[in-house]
Amino acid sequence: MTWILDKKRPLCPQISEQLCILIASGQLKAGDRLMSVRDVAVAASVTPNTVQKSFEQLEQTGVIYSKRGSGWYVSENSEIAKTVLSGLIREKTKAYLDDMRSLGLSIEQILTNIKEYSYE
Amino acid sequence: MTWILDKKRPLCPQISEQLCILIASGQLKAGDRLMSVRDVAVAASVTPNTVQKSFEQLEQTGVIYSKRGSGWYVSENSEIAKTVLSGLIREKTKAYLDDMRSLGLSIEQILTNIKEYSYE
Amino acid sequence: MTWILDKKRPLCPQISEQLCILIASGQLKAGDRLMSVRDVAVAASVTPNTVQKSFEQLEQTGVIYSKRGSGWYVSENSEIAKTVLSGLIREKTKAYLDDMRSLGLSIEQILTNIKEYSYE
Amino acid sequence: MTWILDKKRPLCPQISEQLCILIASGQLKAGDRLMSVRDVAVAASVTPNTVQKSFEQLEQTGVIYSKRGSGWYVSENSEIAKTVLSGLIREKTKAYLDDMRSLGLSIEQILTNIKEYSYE
DNA sequence: GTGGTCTAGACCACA
DNA sequence: GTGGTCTAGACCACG
Repeated sequence: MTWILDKKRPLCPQISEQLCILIASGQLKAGDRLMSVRDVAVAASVTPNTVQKSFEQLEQTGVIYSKRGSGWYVSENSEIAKTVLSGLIREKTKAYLDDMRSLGLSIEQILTNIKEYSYE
Repeated sequence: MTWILDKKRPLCPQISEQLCILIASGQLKAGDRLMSVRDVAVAASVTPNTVQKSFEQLEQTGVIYSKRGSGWYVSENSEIAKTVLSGLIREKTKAYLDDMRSLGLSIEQILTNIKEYSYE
Repeated sequence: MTWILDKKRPLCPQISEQLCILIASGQLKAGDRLMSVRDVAVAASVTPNTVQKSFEQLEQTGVIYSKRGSGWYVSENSEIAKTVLSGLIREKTKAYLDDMRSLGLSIEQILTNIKEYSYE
Repeated sequence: MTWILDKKRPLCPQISEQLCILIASGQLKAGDRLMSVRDVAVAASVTPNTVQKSFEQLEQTGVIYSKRGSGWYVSENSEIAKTVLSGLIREKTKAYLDDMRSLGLSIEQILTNIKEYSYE
């Protein structure tokens, strides 16, 4: 597993998101055991502390759960991950739209920009 | 001047951006005097300190400059504001695109989301 | 009289200094009447308020004095202007030296810089 | 680290300059972690706010950068600090020369003053 | 623990 | 009146 993190943004949510993607895309299935906190920390070049918090946040949304002394496992209802992901996307997109509109752009201009910058 | 600020985001850059828009759109022209730091602070319900920081940031990009004891003025080259604005838009759009892509979305999916959420 | 003021620095002390120079260099002699506050203000593109303050500050150091309803005159002891000027120079030079030293420069490096930059 | 600040001048740029010197002189190397904002604040007897501003100004020139929740680090290209420093020196020296010239001094007189006052 | 942002209020020199 | 600088203290998310 390659962990490509953008160092300019908070690491903790990025790890949560990447795990969500793994589950939503089926690379990790219901009941599967996740990598250990320490392994992820090493692979992603982060402190275990940060990974631990990511896992705990995913537990709160019901995406994964922990077995004492055994590790972390994907929730039986793996649809939750997809829901969380699409909620994230929706939230971020609306924030972006609000931002662009407050900068005076119309929806047409926004779409034009997206198309233009997506080629760079 | 109406100051609509999103309290969920840092206020300082929002003020800078709104001023940039005023200048780029020609509502404030080269050499024009800006509202005083204190007046903007009252109008935007922010502390003068925050406005001061906004103005200083705009000064660094060359959009405005200050005259001691007199006020802040729009830079002679008012084109700078436009450049700064489009730079901002570009930067934010690219960050958004990177974000969406790392969440596993294709450019088509991104465009679909934008269109969908822009109606809400 | 040409008034070349550096707009980046406080205007009031600059006017005081220029007047001091006029007196110290003999272009204005003991007992001579100075230009009116208003004339200086127009010539130097400053508000009369600023010129007024410059004159008052020069009065405090004894360089000039005012006759009610008549104007401002060079003090009988025109040596005072020279003293004030050299005091200023000394003060500014010591401030500059302190500044350069706190930036880690030796006196030799300072002299080298002065010579180098004086040709630009 | 000893923080000797001249209370007569703005503290914020003084802190920036001292840090620049530490980096330019190699006492802090590329990638090194700086002291925390709070620690510098205590050591220099200033508020954390002032130090934060100093660090942010150095960040804008590319001398240092911040890692959220972790600290501030010397930029990989530690040559920038030297460039910034010499730029500062040059700028201040030219301002001083302009000032002295507008006070009517020749370059020879300026050099004489420097030599004389550097012994006091 | 760290940086990041903001509030509240003060003081100064300048115009 | 204006900008410029600083203090003091608060809250937040991140590591």
